[in-house]
Amino acid sequence: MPPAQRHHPTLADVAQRAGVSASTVSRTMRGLSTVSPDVRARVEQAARELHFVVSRQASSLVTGRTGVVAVLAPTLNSWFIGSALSSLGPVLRAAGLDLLVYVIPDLTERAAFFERLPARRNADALLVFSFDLSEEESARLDDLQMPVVYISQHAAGRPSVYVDDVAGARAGTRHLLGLGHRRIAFVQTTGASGFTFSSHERLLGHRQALAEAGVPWDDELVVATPAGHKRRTAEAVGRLLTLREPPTAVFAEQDEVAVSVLWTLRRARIDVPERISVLGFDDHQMAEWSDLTTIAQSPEEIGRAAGELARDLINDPEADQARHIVLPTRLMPRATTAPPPTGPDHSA
Amino acid sequence: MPPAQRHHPTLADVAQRAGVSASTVSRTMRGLSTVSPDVRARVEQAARELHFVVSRQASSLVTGRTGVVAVLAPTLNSWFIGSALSSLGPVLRAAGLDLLVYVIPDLTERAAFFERLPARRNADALLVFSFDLSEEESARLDDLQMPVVYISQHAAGRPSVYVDDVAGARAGTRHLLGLGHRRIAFVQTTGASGFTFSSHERLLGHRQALAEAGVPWDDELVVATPAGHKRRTAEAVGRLLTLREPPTAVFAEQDEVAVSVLWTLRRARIDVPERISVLGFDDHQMAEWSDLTTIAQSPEEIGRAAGELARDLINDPEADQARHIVLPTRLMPRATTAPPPTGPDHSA
DNA sequence: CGCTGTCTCGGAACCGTTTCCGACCGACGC
DNA sequence: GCGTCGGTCGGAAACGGTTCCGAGACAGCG
Repeated sequence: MPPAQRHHPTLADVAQRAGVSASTVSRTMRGLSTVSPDVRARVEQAARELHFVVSRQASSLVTGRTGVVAVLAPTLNSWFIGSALSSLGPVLRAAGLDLLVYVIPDLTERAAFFERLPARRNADALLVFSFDLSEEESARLDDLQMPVVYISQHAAGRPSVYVDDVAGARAGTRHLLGLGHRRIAFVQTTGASGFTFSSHERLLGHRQALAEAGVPWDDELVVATPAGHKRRTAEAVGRLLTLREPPTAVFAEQDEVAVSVLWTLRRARIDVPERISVLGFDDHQMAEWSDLTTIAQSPEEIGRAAGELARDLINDPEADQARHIVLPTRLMPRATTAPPPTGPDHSA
Repeated sequence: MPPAQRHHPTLADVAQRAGVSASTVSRTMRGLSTVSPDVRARVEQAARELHFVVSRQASSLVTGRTGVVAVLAPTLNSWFIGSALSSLGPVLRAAGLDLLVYVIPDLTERAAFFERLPARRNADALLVFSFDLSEEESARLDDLQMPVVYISQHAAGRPSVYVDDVAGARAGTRHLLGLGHRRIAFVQTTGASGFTFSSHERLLGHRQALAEAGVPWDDELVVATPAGHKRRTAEAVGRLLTLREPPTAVFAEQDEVAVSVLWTLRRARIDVPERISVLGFDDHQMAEWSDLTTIAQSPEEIGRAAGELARDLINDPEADQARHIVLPTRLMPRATTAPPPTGPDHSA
């Protein structure tokens, strides 16, 4: 009995069936031009018949390239990361690269990852979706001997892809100013490890727009709440509404918080946008469902750009290792922003 | 000058530094007991100093195991898939397995995948998240020489993990019946390729519960709409509301549709749950935000179960290759279901 | 007709790890 | 004190590809 079928066919099997040498099969499979048309046809025929596919591990052993791009992400259950990865996949696939995911949900796993750095020899590039890496952790990644691309995080001197948060927030605040608002609240989002970089940038853009319009700054109009925490969000909104001069518009740093603000206001029977306008940032799926005006960023574009950047860095190690790709944002006007109420107006 | 540092350290480098042979380093790294304590300490010390990690590709070449579990998914931008993968990751990681993702968004990519089956030699197991595989495609996966685990899809004679959709839907309809409803509409979800398996099962559970309660079946109360399509959903709801005997409750096969139904009703100024109750299925994030009563399934549990099943099938090829893991659902009572209005009641 | 050059192809070394086998050593029983 | 045996370790052969080098065929050229 032939025990040959128990395992996958190898180069040698194809070579034998096609009546050529293993080297020729190898050349054929990689599409090198130094093989004559008829031999190529014979080899491809044999490979097809045997359902032959090259073993990545064997070829990577000698080429030194794994054909794998690793992704570091805190979770996959995230609108942003999911969308980015979904568009990243086909880009890598077209470049013959596979997508390996390291899910690092908690600090324990995270410590273990950075301790051993298992990606070290098992990928050609690393994409980092953890938005709050410390400088020390980044330094660990630096001696990884492979390109590391940061997404939505500015890493000094390292390649990264992100949207222009400052310009986006500035455009958002300008939109509200243009509608006539002067008392504009800003709701920050606090994560497990404090504010993220985007958080700072978006607040900065907001301040810039106010300054440009000559609207005086008021610390009381800035509050913070964790994402997805209804009670805390309600408290923050309550704080804003009980100000001596309450805001006529609320700019939330993230759509998830903006939607939470919407719910709080609806529950309090405060009409949006008649009495208060609400503006978000991200263009989360929920934003469309809630008809929320927001500043859109495209995780699909970010994913695509990151994939292409990784591909280029792999193919050309001499490429600029510190390239930054900054993507634009776009105002998505929907139903939650309007001119402020024309009631008693205290503006000088 | 020593060019040794240009590439990653190898077993031999560690061996030399520790003054032992490569075999001994290999044994040490794999935790085999046939190495004496002091030698083990020396080797581990050397490995740590050199930041050595074993090359998966080299070891898999000889062991025949890749240490990789591949996942086939139509997208990653999905609440269900994202959650399942997020909990699947740590399970695999604990078993020393890496997670490789094939994102197959469209039919072109799908055809290409099934044509070449690139996972063939490059993974130890495959997890399938595509909920609408044809029998022909499943057959292709059968000759993949590795365990294939189907998620949320019953594949005859093949290992799979899914929730008990029939029981879940039955419990849901019973809940509505218990509240006093007798006219209960059912909203099916149509996907790109028609109804999924879950779709049939959930409708079946609904019918069973009605039959058990002796409530007569009415075809007019079953409508279908694509997920995420506001207009079509509104039309379907409109069709229900204009029936001669309109329903007092709507059971939507998926939360996404249920939420869409909620929006349509709110827009039409129809109070929920006072005039109409709405029940969903899945316990999507949105369900909590919308305070939607629903039948909960846990993608985290499904992911975990699938990961463990894959791990077991890899470690023990003699294991039952057709094991089915059926997970329970749970009724999540929230604010969108209540007894039917006590107005003119035509019930005999 | 011989020499040179190009186009194809085969042979063999090599990538880094695992595994088999055998060698060595000390302890143990008789 | 000698043979045996368990416990450790080193040497070498794989695993399945890629790449370098050289061989052979054949055309072109003088």
